[in-house]
Amino acid sequence: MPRIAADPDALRARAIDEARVLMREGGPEAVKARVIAQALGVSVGTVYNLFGNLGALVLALNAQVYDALYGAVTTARRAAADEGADATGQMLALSRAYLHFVAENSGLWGGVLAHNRAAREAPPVWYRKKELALLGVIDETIAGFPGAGDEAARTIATRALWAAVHGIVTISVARGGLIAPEAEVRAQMELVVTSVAARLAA
Amino acid sequence: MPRIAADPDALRARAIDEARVLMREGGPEAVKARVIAQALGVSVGTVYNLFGNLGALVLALNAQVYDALYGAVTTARRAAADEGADATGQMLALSRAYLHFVAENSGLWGGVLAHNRAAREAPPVWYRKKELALLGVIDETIAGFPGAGDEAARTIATRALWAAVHGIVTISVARGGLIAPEAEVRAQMELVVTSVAARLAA
DNA sequence: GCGCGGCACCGAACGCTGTTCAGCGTCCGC
DNA sequence: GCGGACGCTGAACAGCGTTCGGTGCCGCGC
Repeated sequence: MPRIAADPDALRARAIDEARVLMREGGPEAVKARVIAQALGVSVGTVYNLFGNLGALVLALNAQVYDALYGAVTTARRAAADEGADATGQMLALSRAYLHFVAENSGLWGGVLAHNRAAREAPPVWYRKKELALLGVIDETIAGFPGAGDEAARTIATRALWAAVHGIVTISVARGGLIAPEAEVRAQMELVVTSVAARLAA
Repeated sequence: MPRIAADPDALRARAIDEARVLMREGGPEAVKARVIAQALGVSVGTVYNLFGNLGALVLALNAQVYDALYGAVTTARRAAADEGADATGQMLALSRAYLHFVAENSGLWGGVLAHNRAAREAPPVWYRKKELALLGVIDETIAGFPGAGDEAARTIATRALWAAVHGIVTISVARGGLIAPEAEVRAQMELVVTSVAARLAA
């Protein structure tokens, strides 16, 4: 008896929701076509009618994760700015928001990283834009650093600072959540961010 | 006709060699039991007699990668020290060696990271020791930083610096090798390392 | 009211994976 | 010379992503 779906978009959304639960609880290898189909009350083939292949479903899920992280990071920065924080303070707030997000959603974020790493070909443009949007926030924040004049120097600083914060967060988080005490991780971020900021100001 | 193997250890070594080739060329998911067995001129079951499961084979390979990286990093640091480089210079030499190693062995290093991330349970002690040995080198190097007095502060600096360099390297390298120009990546590392070093000296 | 084209869905089947294990051939100690 | 034990074999199993011919329903034209 076909025609179950009220709306293919609604079904797609439910599929992504289910994938999110599986990703959170069991990591990337727990996201299985048959499990999702059963959760939707639908057959395997339908999942493939909706997404083409499982990778596309995961990509759609990861896009939502990017959006959520982008939102968390931008609101944290804006809040800091509204409280009168300088560029360094905003960068710290942003980093802490990133850490907090990853700690709360370690499974989802791990899924994003694992999928990006395992990708055999370049991701679609709309997906890459979400990555670049994230980097753009860092770029804007660093632009506020005093003495961050040179264009090339700022690009290097942006990437270096993003990569450094990313590395600190990534190492501190495993499948289950935070490994190290959050205070220590914050201290690491603060050391790197303020050190680089001081260097740029000099 | 059994008794083909001259020596089980020799066969194990050949299996790891084959796994290394596969990992280098096709990433983690290319390391398959049947392919390795065929390359050794042996049946699938024999591979399982040798290693128990495929994860153990990958772990043995990854251990060799750790050893190689440890060697590259320590010799780079020693060479810099012999040339009279200070702690910062040694740290930079170490970081560059890390970057160079990962650029030259991006597939192997990606395999290590992917396996560590996907691991369902804690790795064996002998494996973890290799990770800690790597961190130990950083620790020794940072211990030479002027003004790095406080024990707790030095621990934080060590982890922060390692994570930052790790993040910079990881982001700059994909399956195929370096994404960004090596000069730019070096500039990023230099910015972070010297900034943190200056901070510790203050 | 009726028929029919087309679409959404189904689910068995395919090829691939890691892993197991009963069987068997060979080697070594007696 | 003989027998137990060890090591290798490869067919078989469960589970994975993916495919595709079949099936029934929906809505449009008459």
